[in-house]
Amino acid sequence: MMKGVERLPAPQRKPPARLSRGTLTREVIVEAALRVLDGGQVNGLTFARLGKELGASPTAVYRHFSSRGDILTAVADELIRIAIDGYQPSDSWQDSLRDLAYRAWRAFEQHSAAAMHTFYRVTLGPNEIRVVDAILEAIHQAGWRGQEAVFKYQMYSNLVLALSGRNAAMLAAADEAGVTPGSFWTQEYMPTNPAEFPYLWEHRDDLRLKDNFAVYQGQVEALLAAMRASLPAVS
Amino acid sequence: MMKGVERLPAPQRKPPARLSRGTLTREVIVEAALRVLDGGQVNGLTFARLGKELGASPTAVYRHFSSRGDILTAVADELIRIAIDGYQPSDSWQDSLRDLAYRAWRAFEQHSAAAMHTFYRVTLGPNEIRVVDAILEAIHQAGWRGQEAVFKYQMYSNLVLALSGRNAAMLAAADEAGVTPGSFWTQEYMPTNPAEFPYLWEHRDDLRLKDNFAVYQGQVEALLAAMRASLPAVS
DNA sequence: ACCTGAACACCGTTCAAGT
DNA sequence: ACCTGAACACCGTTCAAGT
Repeated sequence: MMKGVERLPAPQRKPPARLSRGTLTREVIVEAALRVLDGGQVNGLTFARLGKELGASPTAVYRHFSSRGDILTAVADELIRIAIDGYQPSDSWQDSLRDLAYRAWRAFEQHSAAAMHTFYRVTLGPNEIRVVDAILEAIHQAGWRGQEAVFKYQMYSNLVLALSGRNAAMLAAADEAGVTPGSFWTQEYMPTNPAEFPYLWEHRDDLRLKDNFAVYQGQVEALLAAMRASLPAVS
Repeated sequence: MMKGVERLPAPQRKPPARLSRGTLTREVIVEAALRVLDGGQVNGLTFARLGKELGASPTAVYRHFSSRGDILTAVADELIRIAIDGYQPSDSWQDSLRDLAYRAWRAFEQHSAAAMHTFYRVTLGPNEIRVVDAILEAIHQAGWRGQEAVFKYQMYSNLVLALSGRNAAMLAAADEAGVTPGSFWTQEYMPTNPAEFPYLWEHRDDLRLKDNFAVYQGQVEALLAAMRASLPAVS
């Protein structure tokens, strides 16, 4: 305690280094929040962790966001940016919609905790505006106009966000529990009388096999087929 | 302070009334948890509130559930029970799947906060078993068998849970913010240069009109149409 | 065997004080 | 104008103590 050794090389111990003026911005905070959410804990986005990630006092963030929910809404828009970064519309409206659908799936899967907390939010942010315009462009290209176009837009975007979002939520939750996502549907599921649930019993083995992306592809194709079937007559 | 009036009618002030032995069960706790979640706060399910709702010490619940997440998984199964209560399979497999799809939508909408926290959970509970068997029954009735039947099952149940769940999450979040769910998509959304986002600009008025259930119906019908189109040949 | 109460580490948010 | 630190009410979970 009194050896004084600590004083020898005068180790330039900086005081906690108060952050200089402009270092904290909404962009910097959102990126840090995304890193924290990617850190593995489903509910890992706390002000304490965010402050540490930024090298700032936890409460400094309140100068730029009004609440935790406000941060998450900005993260939602950032996630859209990641998803559509580099997107180019195709000559085929269907390929455009496929591309956007798979981009959402992949971005949500890569940032599953962030997606879980944001996929039901309307961000009103610049990237949401961009992707809404891009989807409407494809739908316009297919031939729909007015309310009919908006209805198709809603069916499509709603489907993509809901399916990609739930997949992300399941991944994030399984991650937290340290469980392989497909490891439900094992025997535990089947301790019952075979005669009581005959259909479950019949498919007890196949229920384990899951390729969630293949299922998603099937769902997207089902919607596209229905859209093709109700295409407006070419004028 | 010293008036002593309080003592006059000897008001039978019971001591906090320690709960008698068997009053707390998993069923009683799950029902109380659902009431708390229906109470209006999106993240309202706390042990403190749950204890108050039960008239018990908050920590008593730990004798019956291992964690907050464990309670929510049980709530998920209860929500399935509410959804399928009274379900009878139809002669038409498509009507059976429509019925189950709308039941999920309504149950999730009526218990939106509960649905928001549970719709991505695998419960392995008795009611999940029941509904999986019911869906497989309809798919069996349509003619699918084996892995193909399971793939259709996954497309269907996944779609229903994701769409009903995201709708519930949006309702619960809007509820919390005191916002009418459709009140996004107003002018705030459009402060931009019309030329930059032409399709968004063209549909700026229609984007406000939303009938989420009509959209859901369209999505369910799209999947059913795709299923009809890939029906196995009758042997 | 089941319920209670105190305790612990943590969390979102507010606000007066620093620079 | 922006960041910090102390403070407040709350939260999930543990565990020794009651009955």
